[in-house]
Amino acid sequence: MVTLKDLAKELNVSVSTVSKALSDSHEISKETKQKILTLAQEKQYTPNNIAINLRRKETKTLGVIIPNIFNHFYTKILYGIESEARKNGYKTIISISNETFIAEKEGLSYFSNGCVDGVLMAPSEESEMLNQTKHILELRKKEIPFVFFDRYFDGLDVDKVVIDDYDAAKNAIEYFTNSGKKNILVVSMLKNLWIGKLRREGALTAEGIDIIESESEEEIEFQLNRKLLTQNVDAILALDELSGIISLNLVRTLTFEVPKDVSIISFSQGILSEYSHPKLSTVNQHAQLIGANAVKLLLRRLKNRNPDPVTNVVKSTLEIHGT
Amino acid sequence: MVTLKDLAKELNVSVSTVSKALSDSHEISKETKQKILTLAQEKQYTPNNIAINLRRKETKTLGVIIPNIFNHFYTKILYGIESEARKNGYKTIISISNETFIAEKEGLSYFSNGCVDGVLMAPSEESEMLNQTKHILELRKKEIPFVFFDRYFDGLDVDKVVIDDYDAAKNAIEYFTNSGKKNILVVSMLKNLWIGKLRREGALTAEGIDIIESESEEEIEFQLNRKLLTQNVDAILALDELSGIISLNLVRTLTFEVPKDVSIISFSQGILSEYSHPKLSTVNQHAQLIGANAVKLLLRRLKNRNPDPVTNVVKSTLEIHGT
DNA sequence: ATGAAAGCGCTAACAG
DNA sequence: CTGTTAGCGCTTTCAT
Repeated sequence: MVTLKDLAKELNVSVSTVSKALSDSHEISKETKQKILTLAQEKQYTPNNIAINLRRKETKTLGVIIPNIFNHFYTKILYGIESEARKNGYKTIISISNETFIAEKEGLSYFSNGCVDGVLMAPSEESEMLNQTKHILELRKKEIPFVFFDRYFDGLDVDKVVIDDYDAAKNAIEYFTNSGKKNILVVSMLKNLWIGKLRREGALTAEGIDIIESESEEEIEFQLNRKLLTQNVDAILALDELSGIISLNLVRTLTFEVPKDVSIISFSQGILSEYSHPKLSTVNQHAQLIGANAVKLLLRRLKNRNPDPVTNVVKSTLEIHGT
Repeated sequence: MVTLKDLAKELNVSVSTVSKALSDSHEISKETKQKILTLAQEKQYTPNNIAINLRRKETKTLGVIIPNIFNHFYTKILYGIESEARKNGYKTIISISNETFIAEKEGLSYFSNGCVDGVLMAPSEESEMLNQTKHILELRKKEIPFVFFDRYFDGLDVDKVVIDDYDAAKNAIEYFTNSGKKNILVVSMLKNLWIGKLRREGALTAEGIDIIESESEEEIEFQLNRKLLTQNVDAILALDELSGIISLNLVRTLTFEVPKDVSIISFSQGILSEYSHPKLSTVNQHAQLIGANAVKLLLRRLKNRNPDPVTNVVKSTLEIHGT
């Protein structure tokens, strides 16, 4: 590795001269600059970021804690985060919690050791269920700025970017009733999550709506099968993508016609529904925007250490395709 | 931020004593250790990683360059990388190239500034097509260890983890012929990629195999439609997951029965094929293992700076489901 | 216009 | 057992 010192020695100048020359300081004469620049080029000098970080006490790096990298929704958010961060000269370092409290805590503790300027996170299912917030409060004690996206702890006064889950579900149901649907069934695998609760409440605002909730695919299929065979269901609102796909496949297997006999709308992360056959009608969640907005909120907090906490709501949109 | 200095001052000892005490050195007396540990706990001292990195000249961080984060295959690899890295006490920092040469180059240049100990990468489609290797050679010049996964530049003598693309395709074709299939069609959207070439060659080893290749979904659909209507096709081998899904959907739309009339096997990244209806038969690529192996190769190179370059082949397996 | 020196937070060789 | 000192690579103030 070539250092400032190396260049300085070779040219018989001081380290500070080299440093200044490379940052194009007006204090340095044109000739010296030229000489130094040329040698730097030749020797392929690149500044050591770690040393710079240590000096500046900032890393231009954002830490991201993501619960599940196999979920296309989070992947899209990650993409939004990475793009927005890069656009602002920040890098992104990720830690995957696998929906567990322990991995989340480890990731956070790693991030709090000075390697990132701030943290973006969606809490794991486990932390949410246990309502574990100690590790979050430690972050705050260390004065490391952070923002939540998608999920959050109710009661914690922090920056967050969320989806209009309640309204989105309500709107989907309204769409159904406006289309003359009478027997709407809600299907959900998000029983235990806060966002699942919000969506459910939004959906059940209307009267006489039936619901199936479970965390197991088999259970969902079993119950759905029974309902479809014994009751008149003419519309299904799936509160998550998997439920949507399962519903679609089952409905078609039972030889109902989609969307003529049964219409389906699903909350969606995109990839499964996009290539389903027929293409699922979805509540589209604009995940990328969520990521970008989260970064914006964090950078704002990085500039001005103590702005009032903000909740940014990213509106989802109803996209009617083939179901 | 609490530093060693702070603790030292408060206890009227030297910084080095504190440092040694915290690393449980035998040079320090029990009482002093106790005192220091207690205060450290109380003040919530955590070592500053950046300073440690600067001293040690290592970061315990691996850089990953991934071409496309929306591709489930790469996501799985990423998961494998992150898990294996974490298991060995390394963190993971990612940069997404979006299949462009320029983003890949930027990512690499960022990584070469001292923030990672080594780099794992799959080159972008663009770099591969342009056969751009300058940026890679610069990494090498800077003596930053790196390994390729999935894709690589032919001719570059480096560590890499790859799939047995050629054999996997050949095996799938053999499976078809052994099942009595006579009119096999190969469908591919990987026309320009090295791995696409390998798979194609593997598939076309057998006699009389027809092939459709294009990068556009529309073109694939158009040609496939024509073939299915005008020729007798009783088996389709899709060289990538998207081709597989498109084929499945089209075949069913044309009311052929799957797998009775037309059997389909697809190279797969998992998520689309898993929830397709019926479930696609796949050439499963064990992406997670690829990631883990890549990390192992890199760590080996980190320990012993100049081992001979190794090519690790991860075998794929044929998984017959409903198509 | 250039250089000397201090310091970011930490570790480690060496002295006492 | 504890402290002093030097140094990782860089920036920045203050002399010169």
